[in-house]
Amino acid sequence: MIEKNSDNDNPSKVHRDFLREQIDCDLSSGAIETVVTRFPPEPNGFLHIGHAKSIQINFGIAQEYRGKCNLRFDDTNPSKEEKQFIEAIKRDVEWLGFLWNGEVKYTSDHFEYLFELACHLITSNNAFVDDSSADEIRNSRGTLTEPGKQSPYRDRTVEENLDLFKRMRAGEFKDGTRVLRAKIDMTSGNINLRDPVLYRIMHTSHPRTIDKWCIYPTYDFAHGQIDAVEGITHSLCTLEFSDHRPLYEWLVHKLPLPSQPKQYEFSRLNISHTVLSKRRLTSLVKGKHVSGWDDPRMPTIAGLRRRGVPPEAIRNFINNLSISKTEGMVEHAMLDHAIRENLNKHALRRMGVLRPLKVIIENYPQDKIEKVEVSNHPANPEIGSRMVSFGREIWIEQDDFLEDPPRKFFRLGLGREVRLRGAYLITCKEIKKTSDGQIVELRCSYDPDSRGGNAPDGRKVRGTLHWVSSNNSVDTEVRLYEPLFKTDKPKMGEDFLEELNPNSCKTLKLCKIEKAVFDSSHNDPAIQLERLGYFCIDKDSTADLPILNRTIALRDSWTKINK
RNA sequence: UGGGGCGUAGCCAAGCGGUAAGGCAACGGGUUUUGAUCCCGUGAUCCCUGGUUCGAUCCCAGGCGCCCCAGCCA
Repeated sequence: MIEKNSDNDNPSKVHRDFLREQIDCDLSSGAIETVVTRFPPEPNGFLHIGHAKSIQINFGIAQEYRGKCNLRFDDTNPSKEEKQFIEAIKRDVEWLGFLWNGEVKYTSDHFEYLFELACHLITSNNAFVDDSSADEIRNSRGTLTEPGKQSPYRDRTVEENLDLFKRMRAGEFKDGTRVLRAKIDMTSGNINLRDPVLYRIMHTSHPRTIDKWCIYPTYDFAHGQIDAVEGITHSLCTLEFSDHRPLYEWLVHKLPLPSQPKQYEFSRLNISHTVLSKRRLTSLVKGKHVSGWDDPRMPTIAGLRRRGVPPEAIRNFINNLSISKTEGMVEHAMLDHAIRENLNKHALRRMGVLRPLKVIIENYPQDKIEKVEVSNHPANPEIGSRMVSFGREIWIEQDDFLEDPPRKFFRLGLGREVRLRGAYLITCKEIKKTSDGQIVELRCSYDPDSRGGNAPDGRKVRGTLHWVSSNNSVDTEVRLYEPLFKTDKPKMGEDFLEELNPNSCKTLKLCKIEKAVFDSSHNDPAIQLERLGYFCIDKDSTADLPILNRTIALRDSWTKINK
């Protein structure tokens, strides 16, 4: 069962889903000795959190059962694939914390073998070369309710098929003029069995084999065979491949393969307020609706990483879901929870003011600067503390002051007293405004006997504010994020762009951030700015202009009460 | 009107014939020098209708609803 505090990847905490039940069964029956899985991305885009589910399942299961998991690039379609994606995918899998078995594998490593298998299929009279055009093939495939018609080229002799197929390889024919097709059943209710295409001609350079080939196998002809070559025992994929399983099995049975892998399907991950399809993510990047694949608003692994989401939080999020065949949509609040749960444990506490309001402590000596001790993590004293400099001029958050506040407002108001975290109790005496009524400065007094924030007479001070002294602040740009989409389920089709959230990224300039945030001495990059949320330093930062990303805000029941 | 898959609380789900786990969200309350964290509490005649059974979320039959498939994409 999933236990409450699923902070690690302890197998005993992973639920026994139907995949693990199947594996338990195969292991105890002796059908297999060790589990071998694979994660088979096509290098045509960046990995997203939906892939993280597949990665977690494949690598996670292998780990648990002391088996193996291969990383295999399913690179059978050079028209869409690029080297940059191969590198990005490797980096993301590693960053998520997984180690693949041996070298990285590529379907293209076996193009010669696949070619031989195709010849074998032709020789056993199970495949034929079809001269029909793509349109003709489509038109004779039939529909969901009507059977298809056999190709006029279906009854060629084995010799003719073999000759033609070799000439396809030799580059004698133009793209689209011929394909190799399996000979199965044009009347099948399963359209994948209506003489599916196995090889197509593509005079396109491949990221790895370059110009060696001008014919490429389809997914269907490659996947199961390579599973067999790699000794995959459980080929785990998403539900939309269920209809391909009969074809997968047909090929595995017809061909002389070193093993007999089996395919099992689970439902893919959907998360509210975002999109998890490579097609739509690519469209966001190409249409410049985001700054790139690693834009912090993107649900890509690279985007989450840049936003400051730790890999462990992603793993915990996935582990808290369980594997099933039900297609649903997980609320993004679940991911948020996993992120906060993890960051709350690890992030160092610091202070920073996003929308600064100047406060002058009138009874504090003009040139005095003192250091007050503030905990780095109140719930975790072993993480230590730091000395924070305090002075006569400090910044507080504009939201933390109301000229005439309601009773339940536990913050600063004219004549009210609050605590500055770790420093002193202060009382607001006077408000300075511009001629048009804008509050620009507060004049306050402090209680010299309240050092550390403790009332000398034990009086109750409900509010505690974060603050930064002007001599200890770094002007910083801070980027705040919201979900990429306004609606929980962006509509299908290209008009999903209409539902982009115009406020998904808000940039604040000249925020006043405690210097210690930019100390490079701490290993853990995650920072909690107290009362504001979790932050990390963005890669766009320069020495002159530091930039923080807000990974996620703290839960906030106050603004909720106000609504 | 073909084939495949799925229907348990707002969301994700356990359950494998013996009388509905857990997590998220929401809502109460307590603690608190982060309105955070933490703690405690609150929710379901299991898509429908029949049937089998002492007993059905679980088995059977028939409905209904949702998703996927007609790429020389994966």
